[in-house]
Amino acid sequence: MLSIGDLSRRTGVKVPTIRYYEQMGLLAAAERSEGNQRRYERGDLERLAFIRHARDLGLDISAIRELISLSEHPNQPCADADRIASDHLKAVREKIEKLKKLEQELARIVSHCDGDHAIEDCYVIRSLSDHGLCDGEH
Amino acid sequence: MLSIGDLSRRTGVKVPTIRYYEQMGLLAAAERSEGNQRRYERGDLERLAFIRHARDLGLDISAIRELISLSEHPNQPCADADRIASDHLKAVREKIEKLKKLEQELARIVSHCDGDHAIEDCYVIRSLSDHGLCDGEH
DNA sequence: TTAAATTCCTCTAGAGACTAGAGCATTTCG
DNA sequence: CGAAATGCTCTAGTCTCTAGAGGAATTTAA
Repeated sequence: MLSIGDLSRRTGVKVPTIRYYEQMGLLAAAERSEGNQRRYERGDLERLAFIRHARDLGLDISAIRELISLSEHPNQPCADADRIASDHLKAVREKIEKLKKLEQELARIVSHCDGDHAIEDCYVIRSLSDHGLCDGEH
Repeated sequence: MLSIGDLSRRTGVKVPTIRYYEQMGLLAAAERSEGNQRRYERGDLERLAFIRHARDLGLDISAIRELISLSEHPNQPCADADRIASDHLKAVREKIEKLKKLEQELARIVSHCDGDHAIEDCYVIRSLSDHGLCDGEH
């Protein structure tokens, strides 16, 4: 049986975060010691690793909750799990596209500024003041 | 003189957001009508456009506050403004890199799943359960 | 065995950038 | 003038944690 601190050390998930996941219903409420402290076993460790992994991939809590619930029905088809992952992939790709546009605009603005002008001539400031100096439609 | 609703319509910034920017010190506290309602003039409109533009580029409130304060000293050199924009550009690029790694991992996971297996064989679920199936170090 | 050190508990609040709603006041328009 | 629209302040909610207070349990060292 592991204490919450043990679990934290083994997974790299901070103690308050573990309690938070329990509160959010991702981890089942742990057994308690006589003194009311949480006690975990191997299964909890695996599930926490699952959660951590999914979070690292950027999935949000509700998506993870859904995946966990799916994984508890091993005989169902996995179309739903596929959809969750695919949707997320799509969202990630969209975010990348947005950030690339941003990057271009920022790079353009910065490239006009050598840090050597007075503020009143600064391209950074002027670009922000005057949308007309922009390329795209952000 | 514009009401807060007028200002909102002209800039596309929602009314509560305008009040929020005032509270955050980005917009100076507006003049008030006899009945205590905010009244704006052209200068406020320009500043709000500046703020909106900077937010669209992803700059956070404190960076914008700094840029505004810089823009009020037109004779200072613009190195600081340049640094703010450059730092942000760097952060955007880093975020893009992270998301690209994520995208690859997700794409790999999804590509192994045709949505047609049982959950217990689902590559999406298995990947999350077993970090060993991963490519990179996320 | 007992004292000290560490870990644990719950609860509340804060981060960032808004958004929504309650309950009431002002302004505008017909 | 009266109704509708807009405005005001204040509080609380979003999301995923993180930090801290104040106190209890557990572990380690003397």
